[in-house]
This record gives sequence, C-alpha cells and structure tokens, in this order.
Amino acid sequence: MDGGLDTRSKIKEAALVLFVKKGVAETTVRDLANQAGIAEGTLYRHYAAKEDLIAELFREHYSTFGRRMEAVAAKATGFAAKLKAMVEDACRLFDEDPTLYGFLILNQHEALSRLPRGGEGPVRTVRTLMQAAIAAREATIADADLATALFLGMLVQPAMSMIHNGLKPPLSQYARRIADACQRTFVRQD
Amino acid sequence: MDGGLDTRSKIKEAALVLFVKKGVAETTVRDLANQAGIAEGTLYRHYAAKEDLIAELFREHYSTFGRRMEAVAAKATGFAAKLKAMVEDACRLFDEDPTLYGFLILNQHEALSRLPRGGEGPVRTVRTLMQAAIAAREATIADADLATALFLGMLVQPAMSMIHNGLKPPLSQYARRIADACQRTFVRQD
Amino acid sequence: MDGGLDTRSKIKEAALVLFVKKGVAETTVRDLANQAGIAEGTLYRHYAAKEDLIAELFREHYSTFGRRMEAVAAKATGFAAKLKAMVEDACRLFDEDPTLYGFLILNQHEALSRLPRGGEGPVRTVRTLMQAAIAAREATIADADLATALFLGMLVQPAMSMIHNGLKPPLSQYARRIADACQRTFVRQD
Amino acid sequence: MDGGLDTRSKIKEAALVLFVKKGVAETTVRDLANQAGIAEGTLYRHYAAKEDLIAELFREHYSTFGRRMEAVAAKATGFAAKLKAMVEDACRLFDEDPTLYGFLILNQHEALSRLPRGGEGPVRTVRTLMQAAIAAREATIADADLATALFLGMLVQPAMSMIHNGLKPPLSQYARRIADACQRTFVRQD
DNA sequence: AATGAATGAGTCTTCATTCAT
DNA sequence: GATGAATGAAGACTCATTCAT
Repeated sequence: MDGGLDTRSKIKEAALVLFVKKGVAETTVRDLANQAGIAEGTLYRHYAAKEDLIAELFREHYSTFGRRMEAVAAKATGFAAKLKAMVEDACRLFDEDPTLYGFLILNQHEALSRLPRGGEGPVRTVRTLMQAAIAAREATIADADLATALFLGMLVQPAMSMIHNGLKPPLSQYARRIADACQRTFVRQD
Repeated sequence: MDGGLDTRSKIKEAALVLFVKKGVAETTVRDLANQAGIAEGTLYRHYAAKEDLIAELFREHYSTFGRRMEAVAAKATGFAAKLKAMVEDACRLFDEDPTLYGFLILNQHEALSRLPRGGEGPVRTVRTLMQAAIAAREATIADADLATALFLGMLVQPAMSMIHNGLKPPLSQYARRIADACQRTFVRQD
Repeated sequence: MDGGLDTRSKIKEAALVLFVKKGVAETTVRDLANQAGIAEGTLYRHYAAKEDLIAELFREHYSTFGRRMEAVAAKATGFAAKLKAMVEDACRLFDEDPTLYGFLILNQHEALSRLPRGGEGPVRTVRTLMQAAIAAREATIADADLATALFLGMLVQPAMSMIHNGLKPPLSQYARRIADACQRTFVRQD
Repeated sequence: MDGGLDTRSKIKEAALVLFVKKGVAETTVRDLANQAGIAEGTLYRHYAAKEDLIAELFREHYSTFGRRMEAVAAKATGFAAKLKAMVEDACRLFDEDPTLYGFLILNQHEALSRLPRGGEGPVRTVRTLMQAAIAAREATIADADLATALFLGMLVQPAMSMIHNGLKPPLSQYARRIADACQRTFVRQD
C-alpha cells in the first residue's frame, strides 16, 4: 500500500484516492487510516483536524496546478499558443491522474469558498494571461474575469462529462478541438 | 416563513434555500424542519429519507430547467439564435433565482451520478440541439457530446464565478458577451 | 379483509394476526391500521393506548381459553379423563387457530407480568383441577402449583416446538401420546 | 459497577441483567452503556449493532447451557439417572443464576427463530439423549422430538412459574419431584 | 365515530476527536 | 511519533399519540 513514504505522505495519498472515490464527506477518518495503513489517532499527529487535511490537500494541488499551467503557458509564445498549451496540458493531467484532477474539480466549490480569493491557483494563472491579452488587444473579451470563467468552464466541463460517462477517455483526444474552440472564442482574428 | 403552501411545498422551498446556503450534507433534518416551520417527523410523511428529498428536488428542477431551455430554444429560429436564447434565459434564471440555479450547478456531480443517464435535463436538451446543428452542417464541432460539454461549461462557470464573488451580478449583463462567444465557438461561419 | 365486523373487532383480528406474525413490539400502530383497514387515529377511539389493546386482547383470549378448558374438563369424568380431554382440546385449538394459540404462549411472560395473578385463565383452571385431584388422593404430585406448571409445560412446549419447525403439524397427532404421558406423570396408579 | 473486567465482558454482564429485568426491546443502548459504565459509542466498538449483542449473548449462553447438560448427563449412568441429573442441574443453575436462566427461557422464541436450527444447545443435547434411549428401548415415547419438547416443557415451565411468583424459590426444592415425574413420563418400567 | 397529517420525544448508530499507553 | 480503545455530541429516522376537520 505504501512504498517508503513518510506517514504524512501516506495520509495524503490515501486521502486523495478516497476523496475522489467516495467523496470528502463520505470518507471517514477510519477509512483514511485503513487506506494509509496507520492508526486512526496517528492522523492527528499530522493534522489538527480532518478539515485541515482536506484544506491542505486542496490548496497544495490547486496551487501546484496553477503553477504548472503557468509554466506551460510560459513556454509557448503568443496568446493563442499559450491557450492551446494550457488546454493540452490540462487534458494530459486528467489522463495521467484522473484522481487528482477529479479531486480538484469536484471540490472546487466547497474548497474555494474556504480559501482566500485571489490566491495562487489556475484562476489566477488564467486571469493573468487574459489580462495581458486584453492589454495587448489580442482578446475578444475585454472582461478578464468573464474570459477566465469561460475558459475554465471549457476545461472543466468536458472532464466532468468524462467522469459522468458522457465523453469517452482519454480527454487528450479532444484537446485539439477544445483548443481550437478556445482560439475562436478568445483570440481576436485580425 | 411561508404563505399558504402545503407542507410538501414548504419542505421543498426550505430545502432549496438551506441546501444552497449550507450544502446538502451540512443541512440537517432539524434545520430543514425549522426552516420549513414543521416538526422533524413531518418530513418523513412526505419523504422516506432525506436522500429522497434531495433526489426529488434535483430531478424536478433539473428536468424543469431542461424543458425550459427547450421551450426557449424552440421560439428562436436558427442555431445561433437558439444558442443565444438559451444563454440569455439561463442568465435570467440565475438572476431571478440564484438559489435554484446554485442548487443545480453545485449538486450536479453527486446528483447526476445517482440519476439515470440520458434522462430529461439540460444535457439532453443541449445535446439534441447540437446534433441537429451537426446534421445541418451548421456546427463547428462535429462531436455532439463535446460540444454539449463545452457549451454547458460556458454557462455554468460564469455562474460559479459569480457565486464565488469573482464576477459581479447580475449575470445578465454578461449574456450578450457569452452568447457572442458561443456563436464564435459553435456556429460555422460561411 | 373484513366482513361486516365492527371496527373494534376488525382491530382485534388484525392485531392477533400481526402480533403473532411479527411480534408485539415490532407491530406498529400503522401496521395495525393498515391490516384492519382503518385510519391510525381510529384505533384511539377504541383503545387509549396500544398497550391497552395488547392487554385486552391477551386477557380476553386467555380467560376464554381458561373457560374452554374448564368446560372440556367438566364434560369428562375422572382425573385422568379430564387431563386427557384438556390435552386433546388444547391440541385441537392449536391446529384450528395457531395464530391465537401462538399469541397466547408467545406473550405469556410479558402479559402475565402485567395481569393480576390468580385471575381467570388456564393456570387457574388447571390448578383447580390439580387441587381437587390432590384432595381426592388421585394425584402423584402433592403440590398443586408444581403440578400445574408441569402440565402446562407439557402443553406449551410441544406447540412451541411446532412453531419452531421441530415437530410437524398437526399437533393433534401427538395428543394421544401427550395425554398418556400426562397420565403417567400426574395420575396415581393403584 | 464492576471489578477489572474488560469492556466486552462489562457490556455482556450489564446486558444480561438489563435484558432480564426490562426485556430486550425495552432496554436501550443508553441503558446498556450506563449499566456497564461506558459510553454509548463504546458499545459499537464491540458489537456492530444492539441486535448482534443480543444474538451473541443468547448463542453463547445457550450453547454453554447445552454443553453443561451434556456434561452432567455424561457423568450419570442410565437413562433415568441422566434425566434426573439434568433436572437437578437445571434447577441448581436457576437458583444460582436466575438472571441467566431467565434470559434463556424468556428469549427462547425470538432468539431461536434467528438461530440456525439443530445447532448446539439444550434442545440438541436432550434430543440426542432421547434418541439413544429410544434406540435402547428404554423410552416410553418413541418420537424423539416429542419427548424432547415434553422434557424441556417440564424444565422450563416451573422456572417460568417461579419468575411469575407462582412457585416459591428455590427451584431445587422441587428437583426431586420433577425428576420423579420425568422418570414416570419417559422411562420404560419393566 | 373516523380520519390522517402532524408531532416530538426517543432510538439506534456514526464518527471526528482525545488520551493513556 | 504511533496506537487504538474510548468518548459523546450529533445525526437520521421511528412511532405512539394528538387533534382539527
């Protein structure tokens, strides 16, 4: 069940799996302990409360995801290319680690309502990109928040659909079409 | 708390409010009873379990929403106009009844995973429209499921952003821009 | 479900069936109402409490059974013949109305602990007979209470065994052997 | 409330007392916890449900009682002596631990209807003895099941009568007379 | 007398958290 | 740091009883 990970890592790994499989609320501390191969009480050596584990897990992965997109976008040149790179990367992440991706999009609402707004994460990453494009007059939509929401919607919902068995995996097979759609939607053509 | 509604309606109304405000899992039967102005036991005269109330509430509003979109689209002529009408109507619904809209999008995942797929609802409505457009060679995206997911993402995420205080209400102020974006994304230009 | 019985009788009949089938504690007032074809509230027009229904039902059948044994014994002449007549009659009753018999023996303990001791019923009937036999020097056992308990044990337990699928019905097929056993046990031979 | 028993034993002991005093259905988990000097939740570390506690308690004592009778009968020589030894031992058990004995006979019906038939317990013990006696032509009654039921009736009912304040304790004072009665009833005289 | 929706105290059970070892 | 039995505050749900119609 574990390699040579330290206890904290074993807990996080177990939590990620269980949280996606059964949902955050439906996963008990006992479940967590069993899956991680530790005693129930041990969890409290590392987290003051179950809630804290959830929060830390989300925050970490959320900002990691934000930075990952940032890095991916940085490598590409031009607004359209950056959007495309982000789409492709998000699709790749979903295919590589659906559990992680599922955790992120399924707990968006609950977790975000507890996190400080404007913090690190994909929202900020995308928003920054959109603002730059607007300033450079390369964007069709002048409102950065609106553009950000639309773009994220176009990333999240296909993944959601895949989770609900509407779309068939892998998500990457759709990356090209999603990226094209984003280009039509956000990139000024002239 | 209410006018002269029958008990079942009082329960549903109370549930909708509380489920959005506190979340489904965090709302206790006692909360529900208090909000509805009834006794706890009374709820069980109308629903066999809390779970059933949640399910019925979602199913009803979900299919009503689906039919509403259908009706709205039916009135408009042409693919682009239909998309625009749907966007406008969804925005209007959000502004008129943010609680209802919030309930729908916040519980999408959990509820849909329990509901039979392919049933009445916005997904089916949009999918049907997309298929028709594809058949008529008016669509840019030839995969109906992908197009459906993208379109719904563009409807859902701005609302989500509004709930998280990113975008400022009313949502209708963005309707035009969202509709335009959808046109660029989905409607073939030639 | 009912003929032209009055409500009170419908309740009693329903109660007898349900109490035996599911047990007294496991039978709800709702069950009772459904089975009797009346509304829940109606039961309270006839009984102040569920408890009262149970008590009345037991008391009535219990004393009826006691009187029935009395009558049966009265018709026979001699201690041995009376015992035999009682055994045969009890077996016949069990076969004719297992529900009634089951109700009586299954609720013995609970019901008797609430009823005044020494009241009408099979215990008193048998005890009276035993006392007479003792006085007439026809009994092997000089303690009327002990003899009564033993005799009732020999009537009750085979029925119990039949309920638990040990003995195969009808009980009457065993009547002769039980009666013989009782004769050996209680009737002085000289 | 107790000495140094482990928790599971404390629960069992408390349960036995309460189940006899108030009845199984009338004893709440809270009662159990109070009597055992533990918290309510603690019970669920040892039993998955109240029902399981009842079942285990009955099964254990029931089969222990069966084995005890077996041992007692094994020490005596001859059918008559074995019956006598069993009667005496049952009476002694009742006097020593009326609570335990009461639990067994008061919950016979409910518990046996859930237990697999033919399992360990007094019924099997007695039945085995009766079969041997029948085979050896020492029995008056050729049907082992009937003989078993009659014998158990003669053991159970006097105890029942004592619980209902008909017969005065101790039960052992009646052992001789009951044993004699059993001899007349079951043992062939020739 | 009958109805049946409403009541609310009380039940069993769960589970995050604590703490002695 | 780790353990896991114990805790007890809630939670969902039941059901005998009431009462307006």
